[in-house]
Amino acid sequence: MSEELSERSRLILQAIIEDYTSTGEPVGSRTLSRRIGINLSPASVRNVMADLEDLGYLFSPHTSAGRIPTDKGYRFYVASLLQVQQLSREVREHLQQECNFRELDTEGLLREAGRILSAVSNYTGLVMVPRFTSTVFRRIEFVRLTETRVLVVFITQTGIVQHKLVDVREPLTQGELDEVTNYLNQEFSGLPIQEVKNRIATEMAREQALFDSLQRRALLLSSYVLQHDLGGQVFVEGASNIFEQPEFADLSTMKRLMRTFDQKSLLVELLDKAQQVEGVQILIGSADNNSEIEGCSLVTSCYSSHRGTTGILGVIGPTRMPYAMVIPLVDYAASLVSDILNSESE
Amino acid sequence: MSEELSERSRLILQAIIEDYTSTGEPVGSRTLSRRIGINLSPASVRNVMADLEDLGYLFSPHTSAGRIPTDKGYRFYVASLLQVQQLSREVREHLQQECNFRELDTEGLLREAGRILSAVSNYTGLVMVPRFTSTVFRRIEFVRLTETRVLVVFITQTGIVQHKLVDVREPLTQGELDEVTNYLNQEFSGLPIQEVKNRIATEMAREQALFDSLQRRALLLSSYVLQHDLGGQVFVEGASNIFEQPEFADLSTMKRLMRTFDQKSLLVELLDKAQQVEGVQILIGSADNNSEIEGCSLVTSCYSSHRGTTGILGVIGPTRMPYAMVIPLVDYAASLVSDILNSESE
DNA sequence: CGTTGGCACTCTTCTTGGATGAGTGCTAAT
DNA sequence: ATTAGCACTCATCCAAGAAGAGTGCCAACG
Repeated sequence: MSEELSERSRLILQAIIEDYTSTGEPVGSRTLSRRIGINLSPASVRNVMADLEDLGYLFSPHTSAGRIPTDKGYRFYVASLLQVQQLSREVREHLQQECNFRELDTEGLLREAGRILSAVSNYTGLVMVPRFTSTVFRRIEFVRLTETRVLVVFITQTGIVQHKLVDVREPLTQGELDEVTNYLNQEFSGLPIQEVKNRIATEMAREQALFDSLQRRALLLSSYVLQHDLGGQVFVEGASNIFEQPEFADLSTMKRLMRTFDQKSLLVELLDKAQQVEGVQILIGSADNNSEIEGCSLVTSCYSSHRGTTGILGVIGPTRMPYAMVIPLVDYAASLVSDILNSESE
Repeated sequence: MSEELSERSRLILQAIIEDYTSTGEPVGSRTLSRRIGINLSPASVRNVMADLEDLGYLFSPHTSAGRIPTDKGYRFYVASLLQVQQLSREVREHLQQECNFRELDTEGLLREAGRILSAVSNYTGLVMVPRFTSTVFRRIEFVRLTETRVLVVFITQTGIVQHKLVDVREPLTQGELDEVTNYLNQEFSGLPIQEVKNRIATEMAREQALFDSLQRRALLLSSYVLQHDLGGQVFVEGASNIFEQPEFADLSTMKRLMRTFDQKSLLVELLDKAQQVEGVQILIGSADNNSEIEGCSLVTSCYSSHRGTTGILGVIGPTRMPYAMVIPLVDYAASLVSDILNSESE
């Protein structure tokens, strides 16, 4: 199928999308022909619209309603028609002002970023904590809770704290654990987790002989701990904002969405996928078979520190979304978070 | 006003509430008179109902509908009429089975408890992490992120990890921080936070002379950190469950509720208040002027370890709730969590 | 040949009015 | 004290009609 759209078709598609974006109502031919920049009679507009409908960019909910863009229409719009604006001065200032990040630890910073994204966009903010494997090891700490249960606390270079409980076979004293702690911190601090894993593997191979040495137990313990990726934590901020959207007024849609927010696993999956790509990533509608987020779009961007740590943040809202405003917002938020992460660590 | 209800009135009020709880529909006189245990004609029932309405225990949404219990009606029911059942064997077993808590750290345990409460009750689970001031100090750790920014990590006796970023005036090396860490851990480990605060205060008074000693700086730093209560974190699990309730089908109600869940501050306030009381606490309707949770009830119970740490967990759902089932559920969950906390630490 | 005015047609939405039924409150009889 | 009977109220349901928006198509126009 020829994806070549005439100049006129493009103009009209764009006009429809922008109109629909601001009103939420199906757009009719009369409305469009009155629009400045389009000097065509309603009848001509109708012809073009019929073509666009045939091509799958538009559809009409019923015979006597106007047209609504399809997901495909939106994708084309975002890819080819949309002109991303600069972030308006007022939003920018609003952000600067809202951001009293200074007092927050990294987790708080990420949460706050989500909160602000949601407040400014009026949609729901999503932030995923960096996958553990993409981070740099700063410090590890073992705290003995009971004879066989040890609490392991990690701290990454960027100040993210994560923890986990481990069952150890043989009892360890806190003193022994402290030795382990010291050993690991001296040995591995400042290395990327991936690197740490590698070193542990080689060390363990080498230390095969020292069957029960403390060092060996330290390595065992930490390799066990590191093998599970701790990341993938997602903060969902401002879920209730979505209620304001008329397209979600319907109860069953709401239910579906909230359930998705509750479970988070689908979000993690989507964000993980989006994280593969650099720059602002836009996922429109249920691209694959995720009927759970039908009618929704996801605008995301990765944030990262210069040490390689990367996470992702963004906004989820109805597909009918002012992308020209949301895209630079998400972009800006990501760079803001990146900057702060960089300035905070080291 | 005489709060003496005749035996008959009590019987009828109870029948109305139980009927309404299971159907969600206003209860009429005919329905009631057919109910076993009530051998009265509809007309007699109507007389009693009219009295109960005058007393404020019932109301009718309109002339030709049946009666619905008011908040006052529910409160009376819960206080005087309700017979709490034992937790049914199947629910009990279901719980036992769901609880693979062993692998979870304390935070995970609390979250999981909320998730289970929500899954079993079909309402929304709430869990508040113990207020920091009610916990026992286990360990503290200082990690230098930049020259003046230090990440402080606390671990309580029950394995709760909390952290916070601190701006220090004068730069400290990691080595110095380690000394501080050691000093504090040796000195204070195992003491209740309140006790730690007191000791720090007296120590500081004593060390007035040693103006710039490391010890003094350690004390300063930790007193600064301890002065803010870190607790009050609330986990809301299964928010979407509430959507299933017919009484919340209305959009604006949903919006209000979700907003409350989003913000959490009101929840913290309510839970804090409920935490004053021992045992299962039931808050019905907007007792005070919290119109945000109009139509909702909160069933909570404190959990605690024998070291004094206490937090609170419970369920929030519509006032029309099978209290006879929810109350023992919450009670049981609280005792389960308490037991695990006790067995895990020390 | 592209563009446009005209017109019949479709389909939603809103309103109206009547029928139905559940439930009440009151009164008089038991 | 209890109950049967009855008039009354009010929400809900359904059908029919009017209004309005927008389309698709055709014929005319430049």
